[in-house]
Amino acid sequence: MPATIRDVARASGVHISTVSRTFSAPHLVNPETRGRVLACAEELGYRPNRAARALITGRTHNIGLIIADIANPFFPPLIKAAESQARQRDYHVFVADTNEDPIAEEELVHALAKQVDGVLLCSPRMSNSLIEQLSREVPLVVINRQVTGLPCVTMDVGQGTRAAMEHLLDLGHRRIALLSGPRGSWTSREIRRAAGVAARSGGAELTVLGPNQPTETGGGALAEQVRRAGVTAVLAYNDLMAIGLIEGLDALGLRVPQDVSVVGIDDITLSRLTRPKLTTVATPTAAAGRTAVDMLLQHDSVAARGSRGGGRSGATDDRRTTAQVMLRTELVIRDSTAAAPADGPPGPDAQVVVPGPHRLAGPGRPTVATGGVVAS
Amino acid sequence: MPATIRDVARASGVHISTVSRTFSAPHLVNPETRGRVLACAEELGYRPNRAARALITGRTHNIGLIIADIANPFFPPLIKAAESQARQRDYHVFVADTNEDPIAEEELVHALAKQVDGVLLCSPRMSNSLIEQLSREVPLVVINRQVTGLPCVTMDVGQGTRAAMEHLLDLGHRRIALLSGPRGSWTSREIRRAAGVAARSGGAELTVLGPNQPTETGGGALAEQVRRAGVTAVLAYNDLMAIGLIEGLDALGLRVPQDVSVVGIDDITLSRLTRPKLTTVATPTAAAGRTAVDMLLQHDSVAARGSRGGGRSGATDDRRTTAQVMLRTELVIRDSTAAAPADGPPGPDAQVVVPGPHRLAGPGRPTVATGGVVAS
DNA sequence: CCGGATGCTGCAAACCTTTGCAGTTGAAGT
DNA sequence: ACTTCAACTGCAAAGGTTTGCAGCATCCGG
Repeated sequence: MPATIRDVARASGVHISTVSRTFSAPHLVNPETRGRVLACAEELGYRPNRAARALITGRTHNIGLIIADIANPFFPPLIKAAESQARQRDYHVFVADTNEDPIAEEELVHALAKQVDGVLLCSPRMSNSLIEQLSREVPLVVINRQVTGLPCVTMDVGQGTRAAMEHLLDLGHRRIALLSGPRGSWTSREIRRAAGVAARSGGAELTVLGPNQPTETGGGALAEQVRRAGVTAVLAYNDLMAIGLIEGLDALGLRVPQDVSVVGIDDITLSRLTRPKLTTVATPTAAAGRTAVDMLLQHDSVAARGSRGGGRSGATDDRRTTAQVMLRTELVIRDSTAAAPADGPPGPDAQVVVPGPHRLAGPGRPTVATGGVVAS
Repeated sequence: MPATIRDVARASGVHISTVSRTFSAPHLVNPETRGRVLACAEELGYRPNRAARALITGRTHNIGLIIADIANPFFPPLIKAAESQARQRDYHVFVADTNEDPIAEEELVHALAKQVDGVLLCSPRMSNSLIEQLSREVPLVVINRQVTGLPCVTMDVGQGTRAAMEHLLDLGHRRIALLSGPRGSWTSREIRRAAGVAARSGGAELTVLGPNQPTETGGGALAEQVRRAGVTAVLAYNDLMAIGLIEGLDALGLRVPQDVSVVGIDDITLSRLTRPKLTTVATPTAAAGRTAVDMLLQHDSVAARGSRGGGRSGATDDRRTTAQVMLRTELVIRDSTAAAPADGPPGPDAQVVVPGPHRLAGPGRPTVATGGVVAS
């Protein structure tokens, strides 16, 4: 039923190749002819079949974006940024969700491989070696992970973590817990390493709890452990866990930030809406999405796969630049952190105090401490 | 570089058609041969090219999902449900975000049309007539809107709104504001209609504010207007606006629910995390996603487009069942609603009172009032 | 020993488009 | 008038797959 290039050719009395060129290389066809073809195409509602085009050009003009969990508010800004960046270059983004499942991740790459020109692998949970292997099947850009030999864009969570720890240390905290993230997360490992170093050099004791589901539920489930650990401050793998933890602590009668300070990572919009507002490390997710698309498309436009004629000639180990970009992070101080309680960490049977005003840092612009570098 | 069906054929010493059948109709090929082919395919890392297959079968095994705004937490559960339902039937979902832009919506449908077997149009902002027109280009299932002649799945927000209004009326509210949603939203119209009826029959005065951006920002911006309207209760188009409004009211010194009661719609997970926890109308978003996929695939498997041989024969106005499904909604009562203040609505210069404990309804399971019907 | 059924495989067309090459036309240059 | 050139257009192959049809053995019943 849908009109094909042949229908348009018939209707406008030209050969199909002329119709094709009318769309893909307009300057090669007589303006008059072009007008007629265009009119007929419009009339018939013709739209070029991208799949058929892809078959011969080797370029689908689609990008795959594989995400661990769309429901995690960390990702949508990244998705939107990637999408709009791609659309500007006449590419479409196909988003797929893996539910934090490494197996689904691999399957998805395979399934997407032939329908897209490249895949953005966001917060992968699978192994580096598998990623490298998959990258031979389809161009890959990895987000939130460093894989040697592959283009990557990461956030400098190391620096962010350092800033957060220093903030906590400045407030007098010496017993700090770290809520780590899901198994397989590169970010989680980075955070842990940086937190460990900062704690040691600050003379603080760091208790690592995890790995955990990176959700509110995952954070909330740790409240009891946090209390038992007797810490005065907590750094969470992400905001969702931090918020869940605050809920959980609240249920246990522990107030944030009076009894326990909590710092998240990501600065999702939600973190501005909870009470207390969350102190957190802001990660430039939108920028990451844009950058990843740029990296993919740049290296992609150079070497179109499956080009015709040339026939299996080289190009298998082209020395692409494989840039590795690391984006700055920022500590955003809000209301979930405060000076360590003078009387030390509250015991399991601590009294619940009358809630005071939440805000410590005033209602103005959030205080910002900056860090991070741009590497290559 | 990627292995094709021809490579496998060569390697296993059979014709390409046999390789093809090994994958698409295994029972037609000798088990021994099949084994050999499979082995070679595995060896070469062959994966059938879905695009090429689509060219001839007319089925891509992809479905498109067009969403107004991925960053709105209302949608991710729907997306995930649709995705997992689709994956169970060996389909992939391509998600696209329109940024609430009707133009982008139309373009996206066109762009997706040839690469998917059908499109799920979620919360469309464009006109019904345009939707009908597009549905001739690619099978469509509409979510959150009723379009005659097209398969639709909607939430019974009318009933939900009724329940919310009754809840408010029961609490003694007689001056109520309605924060409407974005222009072009079917849901917003439904809510407005139902709220109008309920207000009239309950002897309450309803002030409609809008249309608005369906975001926290959109809600927050209305705080001043809400105060000036002198209402004691507000029903918002969605939770995000409700939460934004609560923030805004807070900044104005108005307490929720003591001074003003606020009800949202959607029951996004966020609504359980804010303080006060939001009273809201729960909409079955995941069920909607699943149902929509089912409806698309069912009607899709019956009439495969572009089948070979038959040649332009009929099937243009097949009497498909075009089911219209409406899903139940539920009022979930939490902490953002309370009895109307005895002394009437506070004026613009009301005193700020000392904050009391937020929870009124106790920390147990949320009270649930149910409503809604399943139509067809 | 023959007719036919059965089970498997090969052949080739078709899906829709792009693109190198060659052909046509007309104008410009010499 | 003849070549050269440019501008345009047609031809046909190619890309990877599916599938109706036909061919070939083999096996069974008679």
